[in-house]
Amino acid sequence: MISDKTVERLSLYRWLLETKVDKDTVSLFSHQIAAMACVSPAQLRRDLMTTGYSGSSTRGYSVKELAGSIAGVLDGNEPAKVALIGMGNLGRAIVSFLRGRRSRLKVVATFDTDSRKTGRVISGCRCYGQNRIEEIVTREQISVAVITVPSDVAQKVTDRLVNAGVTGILNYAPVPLRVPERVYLENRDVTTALEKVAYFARKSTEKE
Amino acid sequence: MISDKTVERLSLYRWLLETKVDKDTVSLFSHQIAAMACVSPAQLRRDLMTTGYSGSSTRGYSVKELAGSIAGVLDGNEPAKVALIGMGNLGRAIVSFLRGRRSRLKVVATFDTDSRKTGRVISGCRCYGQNRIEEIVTREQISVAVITVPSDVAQKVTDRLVNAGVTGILNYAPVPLRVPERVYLENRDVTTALEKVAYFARKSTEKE
DNA sequence: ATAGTGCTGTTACTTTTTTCACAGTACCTG
DNA sequence: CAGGTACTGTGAAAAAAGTAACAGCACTAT
Ligand SMILES: NC(=O)c1ccc[n+]([C@@H]2O[C@H](COP(=O)([O-])OP(=O)(O)OC[C@H]3O[C@@H](n4cnc5c(N)ncnc54)[C@H](O)[C@@H]3O)[C@@H](O)[C@H]2O)c1
Ligand SMILES: NC(=O)c1ccc[n+]([C@@H]2O[C@H](COP(=O)([O-])OP(=O)(O)OC[C@H]3O[C@@H](n4cnc5c(N)ncnc54)[C@H](O)[C@@H]3O)[C@@H](O)[C@H]2O)c1
Repeated sequence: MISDKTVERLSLYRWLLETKVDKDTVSLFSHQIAAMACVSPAQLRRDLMTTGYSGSSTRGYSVKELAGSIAGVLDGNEPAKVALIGMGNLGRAIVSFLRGRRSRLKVVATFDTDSRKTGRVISGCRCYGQNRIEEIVTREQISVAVITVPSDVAQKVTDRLVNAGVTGILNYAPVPLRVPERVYLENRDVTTALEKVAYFARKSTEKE
Repeated sequence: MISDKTVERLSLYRWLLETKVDKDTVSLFSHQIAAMACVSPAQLRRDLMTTGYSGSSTRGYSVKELAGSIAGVLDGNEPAKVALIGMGNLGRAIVSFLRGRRSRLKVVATFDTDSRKTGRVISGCRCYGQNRIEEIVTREQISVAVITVPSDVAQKVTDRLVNAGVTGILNYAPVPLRVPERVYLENRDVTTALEKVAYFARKSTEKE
């Protein structure tokens, strides 16, 4: 099983290869990719071991083949289907952002309680009533959910999603959610992140 | 020096103590706080060691004193000043969210290029022209910046912020930014996070 | 009082993650 | 074709993060 951190970096490498490399660059050395990703060359090579792909000592890694190899690890056979719950400020921003990038992740449904939002297509994606979560998640076989509802309903929404078969959750509500063992949960609380940054920012200025 | 992860958890503990505990609960045991935070009691106690605060073996930790003790570690003497650059969908969502919570972090200025946004007060915070970044960051002694500009200008904006004295950056643009050693950088790329969640979601369903 | 209880603080250990360092390899050069 | 070069892949070492275990304490109950 590939680790957390490695998966994250693989995703970054692929993105760099696909978007930040000249069309006419056919291959790169570990230190070049590592520099773009701000990691050490050793780290990069170690990460790539998990994909099974081998570069050549004289040419480095074929950009195209490497990207394909990473895709082989990260992606399933068909794009993962994603639902987003809570089309507020944040929810809309995320959906419209994800629409912009073509991606192996498809946001196929969004949900809200607000009747001004439901039944319409917002930011390019159909918004359903919150009561239809189970129905649509099950029907569409949605495996990943993004939670951008107010924090007091986040746990309830989560429980329903998990029940309906979701196995991965990206949570933006600032509460630690409780999920069963088998469900992968990633929290993205802004406040925590900012407090962390502020702490180290302060330490950095204090040092001088 | 306290680690990355520990700081993050301390921030979470404090938040739990301040918002998720009954007014009449005066003290809690490590396992109670740990359960709320979804960490092991040992982890919690270990984290608290860094604050120097000691609980009692029979009463546990005083909610109030512990929160104060964490604050002593995380916060400086006065609230850190924060700037946000790029008042687009995401930027506005974040600013209005931060306004909502009273906090030791004060968003004191936002910046944009769009003349429909500059010069006005948006989501409760003054929005300045992007050309005044250096002036205002220096004058207000802003130490933390949140970057929500399009990714092609993110590096340029970052360089200017760093130059003006910012020492902590929370980056939402999906590019790995380059900053000097002394500046703390935290990236919050949605795509990477989602791909990671999707990967583990798939692994979790495949296992069965 | 005294034995018993159930917690904390901390040390020692385990696991995970990162870095180091170098043998092995493919090419280039003269 | 021998020697040199600059890379890769990977085992081994180091560092970081997390877990377990337990001595010692503060209290309670008898
Ligand atoms: N704005 C941010 O940048 C930001 C940052 C971090 C975290 N958050 C968190 O993300 C969440 C959303 O933030 P926001 O600024 O978009 O708030 P918002 O109020 O604009 O959006 C919340 C949306 O969720 C919908 N909703 C409410 N209950 C629902 C339910 N049971 N099912 C489905 N939808 C429901 C509401 O109708 C609304 O559209 C909040 O928990 C907030 O704390 C926001
Ligand atoms: N929308 C999301 O949820 C989301 C998620 C992840 C990452 N991002 C990234 O965050 C950034 C912003 O996303 P968004 O959806 O808010 O886009 P947006 O286009 O709505 O907002 C960008 C804002 O930045 C301003 N801007 C442009 N150049 C600037 C400059 N040099 N200085 C100051 N301001 C400038 C623009 O005027 C605009 O208001 C993008 O990089 C996007 O990729 C967005």
